[in-house]
Amino acid sequence: MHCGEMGSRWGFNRTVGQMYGLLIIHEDALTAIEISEALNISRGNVSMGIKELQSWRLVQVQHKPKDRKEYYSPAGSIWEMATRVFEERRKREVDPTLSLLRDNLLDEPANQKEVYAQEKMHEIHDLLETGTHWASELQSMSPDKLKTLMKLGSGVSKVINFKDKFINKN
Amino acid sequence: MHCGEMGSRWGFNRTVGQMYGLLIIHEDALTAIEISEALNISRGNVSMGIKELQSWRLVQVQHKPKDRKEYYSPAGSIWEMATRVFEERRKREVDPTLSLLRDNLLDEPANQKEVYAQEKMHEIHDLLETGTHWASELQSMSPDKLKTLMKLGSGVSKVINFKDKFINKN
DNA sequence: TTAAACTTTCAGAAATTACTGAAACATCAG
DNA sequence: CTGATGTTTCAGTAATTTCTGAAAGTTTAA
Repeated sequence: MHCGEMGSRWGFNRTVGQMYGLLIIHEDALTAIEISEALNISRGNVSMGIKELQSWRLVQVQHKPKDRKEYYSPAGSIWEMATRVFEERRKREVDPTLSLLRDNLLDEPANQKEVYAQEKMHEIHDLLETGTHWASELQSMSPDKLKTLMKLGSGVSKVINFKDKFINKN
Repeated sequence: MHCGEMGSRWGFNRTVGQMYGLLIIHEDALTAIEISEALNISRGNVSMGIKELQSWRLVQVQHKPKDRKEYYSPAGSIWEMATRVFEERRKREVDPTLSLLRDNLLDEPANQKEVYAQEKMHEIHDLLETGTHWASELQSMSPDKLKTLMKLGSGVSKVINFKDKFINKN
């Protein structure tokens, strides 16, 4: 139920949220009918929801021998779930804006107001660019390394200072 | 217009997105009427939108001498805008889930299924916890340091290795 | 090739969310 | 106080999003 309430904040809708929550919590894979009965939603809605979750690369389909039904379960670990949601949201929330800003910055400003507007857009562009670039670099690190880094927290700045000092000495 | 289309993905609605975009792009502060005319929306809607933006701590109100009108402009730099949106979204998208998970993990599992469910919830809880903790530590760093860190990108892992080696030697 | 067992699609209904405009409320100069 | 000039609120309406269920589509065993 909570996954449903939060669903839209997380980028999908109520039933899709509930469906994913159910799949996560459930050890065995579930059929479409089981999902529709567990959540009291129509069979068609389940089909659409699965499609949506697949577009997020969050569910996988299994087949059992001697059984024509499709069995659904979450794709990947909790960690992978997080990186996928992160990545998909970047694609939907950041990338379009980034490309619009890029286009816009190619135009010549026609007057003083446009000069100011472009300055601001430039700032936003650079920020988003740096952010997404960083995010993708972090994702290319192994989860283990990332965990170390996170545990380090703001202590990271000490390590960086330290490195700088060391390099300067040589 | 783009800010409007993206509005809902960014956590607010179309007109609120447009209003904020307009304020960012515009050098001088704007009155409610100017906003409503520029975007072709009702005066009442502007009032509600401003309220919403204030709840995100994204706009500020100014007054001019000899003038009873309120003048609106973005609160803080682009950088601050980003951290505020980030923070507010965490409050709305992560915190409620975190607290629900915490409550839930206090309950004794009644059967095997609940044991499994709790395990998963535990994983999610820890991940969100680590993530939000890290985010808040990063936010406590100065923007400059953060920029250095971001520029470093995945090179960060080298620095961490370096630290480990150094510590082990002693 | 058929029919049983399942999945997908999609038009329309239901639910939710956003917007308008008029009335209520606030502030202040005279 | 009063009225001019603003802002806020909110009931009703409009727009959008989500959901249903029946029909169409798919797959496979016999």
